[in-house]
Amino acid sequence: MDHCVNCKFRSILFDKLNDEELEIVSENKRSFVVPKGETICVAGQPINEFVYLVEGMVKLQKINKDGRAQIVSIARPLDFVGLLTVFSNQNYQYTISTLTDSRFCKIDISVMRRIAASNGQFALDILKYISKISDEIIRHTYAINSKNLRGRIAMILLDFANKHFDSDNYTLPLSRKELAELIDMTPENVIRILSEFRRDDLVNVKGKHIEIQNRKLLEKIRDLG
Amino acid sequence: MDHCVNCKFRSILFDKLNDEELEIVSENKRSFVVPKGETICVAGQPINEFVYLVEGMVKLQKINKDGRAQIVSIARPLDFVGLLTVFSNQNYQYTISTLTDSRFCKIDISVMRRIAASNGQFALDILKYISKISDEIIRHTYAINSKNLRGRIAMILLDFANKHFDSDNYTLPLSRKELAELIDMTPENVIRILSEFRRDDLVNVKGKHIEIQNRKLLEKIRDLG
DNA sequence: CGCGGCTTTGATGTTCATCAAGTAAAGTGG
DNA sequence: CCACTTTACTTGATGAACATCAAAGCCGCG
Repeated sequence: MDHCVNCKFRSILFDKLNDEELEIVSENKRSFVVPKGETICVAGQPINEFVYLVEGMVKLQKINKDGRAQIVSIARPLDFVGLLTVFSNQNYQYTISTLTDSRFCKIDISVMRRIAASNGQFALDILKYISKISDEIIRHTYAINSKNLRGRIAMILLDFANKHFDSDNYTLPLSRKELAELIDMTPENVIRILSEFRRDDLVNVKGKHIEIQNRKLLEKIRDLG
Repeated sequence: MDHCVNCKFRSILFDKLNDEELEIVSENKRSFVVPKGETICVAGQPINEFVYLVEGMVKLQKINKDGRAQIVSIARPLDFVGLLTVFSNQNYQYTISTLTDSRFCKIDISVMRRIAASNGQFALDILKYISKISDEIIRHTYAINSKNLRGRIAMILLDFANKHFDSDNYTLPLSRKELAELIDMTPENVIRILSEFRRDDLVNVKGKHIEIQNRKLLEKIRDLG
């Protein structure tokens, strides 16, 4: 049942593996569950395993010298959490923590390397994903930085609706402070602008519950901000 | 003479190729020279070739909707210019232009793919570089954004000295406007702060010529800014 | 010579961070 | 279940950092 052959993610990354290789992965992988709010790995720690998210939601963050956290990315299943740094660095670049109860699989990194070295198609698939994830992080970072505060809030609210929840009605898995860390502003201003959006009937905000009321205008604010 | 076997870059990326594969690369590659100020490729264009810089210096930039340019990275030889997007996207993500007279080699992208697919070690080497370049771009972007304007200027002056010219005495290949695009500020403020640094005998600035006079203090401004 | 682009400096205005203080919510121990 | 503490959230007032605007000097080029 939890054999990799039946895994719904097989087609995403492990499609090019033959039966024998898949068997090696299956024998070496371990599945584990982590409750909300826990830290999976810490920036600077050595990487021994290739970890990826099967269910749930996590944040990748880095801590500044002055102690302030910055969230680099929110990852969902298929986003292959550790992927980005796994092949260039010996150590994790980012600290990864769960935002919701989550399930992971991990495989010894040397197993992955060995298979990739002997199976170029598999390596190319990994390559494709690394490039894609990197591109997206870079694009996201530049998008955030080129917008004013209102535009950032509008963007992130729409992003959650579009990419994560597929609905204009959802519950944020982030605190106001974490929202601020994700879009590079202060918690005070996150709150201020959310209140403003509520006053203007753009978004119905009740604590962490979000309901987008005027999508058109919100998109305009995102695009013009 | 211009056979890839003798290329000084062979050991960087093409080290894992066997003689036959190297011969294929050598037969398919073309070397070409581009003068300063020319554009190599434009964001959005389809990628047909794997291009890398042999000599010179280039900038990777993207253009905002509102027409403002942002420089994502300055690349030197060994930085494998197009690498980042080549394997995830059909189209270039960034516009690449020469900052100095430059020499490139290009190879049909399908040749690269074919060799990578059959040579996992080679694919892993590419993987390693993509990860490294991505990490550096992300790190650089976050470093810039977490600093005040003085800190950004100090950082970029030191970066050029350390990474690009290996000397505290060099000539910038960028205009004030391009400097501004690289570290996300206005040309006016770039100039203002450079003038300030000159007044304080931190840096001797004469047009594009830079001479770092007080490295210790400059590093302090970078690290505390 | 004169035009246009790059550079420089000063004056002004806006955006946003910081500070402060108060309210709600959530966890803790009796 | 209730006092208590702590943490998250919210709003307003202030100030600093930075962008924008304006104008002048410089330089290369036709």
